[in-house]
Amino acid sequence: MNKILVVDDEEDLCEILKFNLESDGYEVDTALCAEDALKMNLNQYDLLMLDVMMGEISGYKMAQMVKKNPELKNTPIIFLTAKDTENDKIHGFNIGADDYISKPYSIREVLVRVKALLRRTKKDEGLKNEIISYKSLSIDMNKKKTMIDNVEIALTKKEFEILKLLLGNIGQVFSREEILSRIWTDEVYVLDRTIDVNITRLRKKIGDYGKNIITRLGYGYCFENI
Amino acid sequence: MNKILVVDDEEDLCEILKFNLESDGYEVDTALCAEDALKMNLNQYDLLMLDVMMGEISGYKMAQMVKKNPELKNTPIIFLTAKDTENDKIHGFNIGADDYISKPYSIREVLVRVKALLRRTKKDEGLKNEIISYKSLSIDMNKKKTMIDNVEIALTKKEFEILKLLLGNIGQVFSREEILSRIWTDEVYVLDRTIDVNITRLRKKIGDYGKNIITRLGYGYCFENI
DNA sequence: ACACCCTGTAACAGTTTTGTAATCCCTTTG
DNA sequence: CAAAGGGATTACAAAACTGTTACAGGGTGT
Repeated sequence: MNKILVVDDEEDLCEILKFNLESDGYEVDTALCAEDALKMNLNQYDLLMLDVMMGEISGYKMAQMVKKNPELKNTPIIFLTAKDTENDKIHGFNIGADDYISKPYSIREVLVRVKALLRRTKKDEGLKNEIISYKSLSIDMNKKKTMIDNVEIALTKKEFEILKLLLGNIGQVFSREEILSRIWTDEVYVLDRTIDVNITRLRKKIGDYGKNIITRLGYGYCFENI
Repeated sequence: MNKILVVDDEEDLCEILKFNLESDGYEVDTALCAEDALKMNLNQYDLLMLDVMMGEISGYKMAQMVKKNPELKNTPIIFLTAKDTENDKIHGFNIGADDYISKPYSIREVLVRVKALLRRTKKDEGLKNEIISYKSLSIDMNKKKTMIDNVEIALTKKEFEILKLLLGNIGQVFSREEILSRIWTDEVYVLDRTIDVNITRLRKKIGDYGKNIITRLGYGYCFENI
């Protein structure tokens, strides 16, 4: 099931899009301004549809912010806009828009474009040829492998995802709640304590680097450069 | 270097596109009608740009013919057209267009779209017209044959496609979902577990090399150098 | 119509991963 | 210093995933 976030300050429009996209089988959330949207866990979405003209933060601005986050930079974006000049289109593409739909648009066209875009970006998942590393510890997103001194360390999926999150944001503290919302799917409810257990397991497996995963009492965990 | 084929009956337009695309670093061939284009070796191109309105065979018609050829069905297509109604856009997308540019268009917009599209579809590069091999196992894309120690192994189509995907990206992990979206057509809905069964069959047929197809629990499958 | 191949589905068994609960340990705070 | 609030560990059980086999439907060629 693909999840889509629609951000538009016209509530009616949000509802129309939500209704139509949902009847086409997508799961849709909406936000009325970029500020609200940025507070959400954007990581859960497979596609963002942003209105260009809205509130304090424009769709372009929001897209720029989103693209800076390594966790999100591959999330496709479709801009919705009344502006239809060439310059705007160029601008949208340059900051990473994957498509561009001008109002007034037909719902059918939107549905077709959304479908086409999701089909394309699904395939691209394997293109994120990224390797994050810290000293002799490195993780390869493509191969889903973890290496220490060029020796593979077998991590389970949850362990890998946690390490990826922490290592991709060195120094940043993640609360248990945040880790849960990023790595566990929405439908699953698990205890906070589950994180502890997974952290324990992860620390044990990565040997000395386990010491880099710091517990911030009362806050959560982070990977620190020590 | 990306190769592009432009098919348009307006010679001037062909030349303008060719000139601009070439100065942007692409290699460009042109054809003035679909009939000519279809006689060429289309396999060499990374992108087809088709005018909708031309000669006997329209761009749509040509696209349909191209998409039927399994060797070419992943080649992205951009339609060029003066028609700008909603129905046309829908039509284009349904038969596999990856983008759609209406005349009169600006060159800049074309360049941006071409770039964006090629970036998205680049993954398949290097897989065309080739023989991929790993030790004494090799597959020939043209002949659709699989050889082990110079002896042919009979694989079914699905088995062959899966092996081609995995072998062409050694080390990379492919989720079931990704394998489905790459090898099965969009309209067909099959279970994830179908992949498992096909993997089992494939492993059995390729003997010892079956051990190279590794299951990454929770992620999918990959072909590893062991 | 028959036989054969390809392919998807269902069912069951075997593994691995993951969550929970219980217990122990450490740190902070009054 | 002692109590209280987290956090770390461990073992166990539940859940999730995968491998394999058998079977059925669709298609093709004879």
